Amino acid sequence: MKIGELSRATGTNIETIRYYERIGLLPAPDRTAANYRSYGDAHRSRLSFVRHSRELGFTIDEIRSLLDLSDDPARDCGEADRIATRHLEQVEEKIAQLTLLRDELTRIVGRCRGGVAADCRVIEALGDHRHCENAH
Amino acid sequence: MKIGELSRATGTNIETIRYYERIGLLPAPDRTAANYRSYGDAHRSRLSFVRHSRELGFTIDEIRSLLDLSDDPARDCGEADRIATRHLEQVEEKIAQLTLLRDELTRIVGRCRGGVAADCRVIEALGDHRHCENAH
DNA sequence: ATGCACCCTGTAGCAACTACAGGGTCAAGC
DNA sequence: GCTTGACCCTGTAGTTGCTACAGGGTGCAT
Ligand SMILES: [Zn+2]
Ligand SMILES: [Zn+2]
Ligand SMILES: [Zn+2]
Ligand SMILES: [Zn+2]
Repeated sequence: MKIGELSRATGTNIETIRYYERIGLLPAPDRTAANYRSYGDAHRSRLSFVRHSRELGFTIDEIRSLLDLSDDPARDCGEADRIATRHLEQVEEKIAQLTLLRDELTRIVGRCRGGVAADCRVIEALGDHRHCENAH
Repeated sequence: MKIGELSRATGTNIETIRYYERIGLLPAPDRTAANYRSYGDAHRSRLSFVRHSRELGFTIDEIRSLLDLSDDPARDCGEADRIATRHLEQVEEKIAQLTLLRDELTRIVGRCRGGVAADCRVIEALGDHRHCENAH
């Protein structure tokens, strides 16, 4: 499989595939006589793992650890679960943060009654956190 | 006011203040004889506006537009409200996205029963989107 | 032989900072 | 008068996870 096929098979940008190779996330594949990268099924499923994990929000470093684990099938899976659990907690924290933000923005946006910038309550609220009702 | 005081007064990293000046978000202040930056109240309130807007998630470019508006008090405030409304919509979209993610991660994390990596359902789920129940 | 799709390397750009390195300034204390 | 320490300066490079070229080579069809 050439890089363009792998790209289509996994929905990954070609430049991204080369980037993953450069940072050591994907192993360097064999090359054809013309120096083209030549991939097999193992590459494709590894890349799918990476892309799916990225879509779920894992960082490259977390994915590196997860790949190390799945490369060594006899190891205890506790670490995978710890990584996933910690990531879940971070997502929950981010949701909580954004929810506060949303509430504050809703209040701010709702205050505008039109008119000139000098009197705009939106601009006023942005300039002074004391108009806010919660922390952020 | 020297840069350290401005930093303490607004809770902004010194390097960040210099960065904002470099990208033209804050005007270059006067200098003392020793070439130290010397700030006044106008700088402080402009920086507070910037920091508060950043805490609310606005991008630097959006803040640039908002500052342009508040520099010109006779202008209609419609643009400020459009910027804030659009930002609110983006925050809501992000929350919706993260909520899907959280649900999927909760399911994935809940599947682990311990054991070796070869049998781990977490690693299996990360490798194959077909185990997922929603899009992401 | 010429067009086109595809591949290669290497470098630079994005957002919004943050972290030095390598220097200058200034007031206090001995 | 000399050192110590806190503060300030410029300029550059690093962070994360890509993405976008520039400038070239390869392979196949017309
Ligand atoms: Zn308004
Ligand atoms: Zn606020
Ligand atoms: Zn497990
Ligand atoms: Zn999935």
